[in-house]
Amino acid sequence: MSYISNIEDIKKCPTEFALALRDTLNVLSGKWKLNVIGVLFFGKKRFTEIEKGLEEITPRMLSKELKELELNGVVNRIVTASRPVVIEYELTESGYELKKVLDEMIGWGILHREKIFKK
Amino acid sequence: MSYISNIEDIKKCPTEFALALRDTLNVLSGKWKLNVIGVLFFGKKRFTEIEKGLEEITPRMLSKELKELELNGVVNRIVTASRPVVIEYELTESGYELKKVLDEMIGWGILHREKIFKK
DNA sequence: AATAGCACTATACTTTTGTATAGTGGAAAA
DNA sequence: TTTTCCACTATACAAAAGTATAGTGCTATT
Repeated sequence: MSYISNIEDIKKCPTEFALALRDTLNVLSGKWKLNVIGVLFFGKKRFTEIEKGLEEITPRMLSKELKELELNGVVNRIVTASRPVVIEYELTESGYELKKVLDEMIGWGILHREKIFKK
Repeated sequence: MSYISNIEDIKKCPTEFALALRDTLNVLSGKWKLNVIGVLFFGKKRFTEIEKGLEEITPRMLSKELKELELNGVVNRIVTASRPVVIEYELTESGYELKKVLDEMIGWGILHREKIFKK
């Protein structure tokens, strides 16, 4: 199935597609979101684990990104009521489904690089 | 073909994939790039035509975006040496190939919206 | 009792991104 | 010849995104 199979399709339903596209881009845009999502592809992680996985990120940024990703329905925050409380972050179903999008992006990126070097 | 078929694949070649992913994201990020590319999907256009197609963009921004897209190999700037000179912008092959990426993004966006509304 | 780890928050700052407004230089149309 | 169109550029500014550094409240360990 393809959403933009020809130019007529773009003309027919531009707003819904444009909104969906913008949503997806917003979920991925910024310096850290892709990295945070990347780390969480390996499974659920605690705050400091993600922090260590990304080395240069500040806790302020990580906190901000996780909140946004949660708000966008890409990440779940799981609180385990033990002593002390354990907080973990994991990708939602939607989060895991981003794999297809990222895959297509990687594909384009690799092909595009090849083309540029050939010239 | 899939780049991230399992977690092992991510572990094997993270840097090349990460770079390709970042390249693709950079080509699409920002307020106007997606719109400019969208307009050019309909065929080659002159500066003022794109400007009119996007209504709210300022010439400064359009000029900047077109330069970046050209630099990134997504758009060609074609100069026709008539009197007066006619300048047109068109998508490169790579530019048109973004369709697959955008399509996947639209797909995710639509599915994700549905999921959020169901809850 | 002092120290360390967890999961953050607060404040101030710098950098990047985008906006507003005006202007340029050439050609062509009125 | 004045005005208009085209394809931009220049300058100044505002807003958003990201960084640096320190600190909080809790629990657990030594």
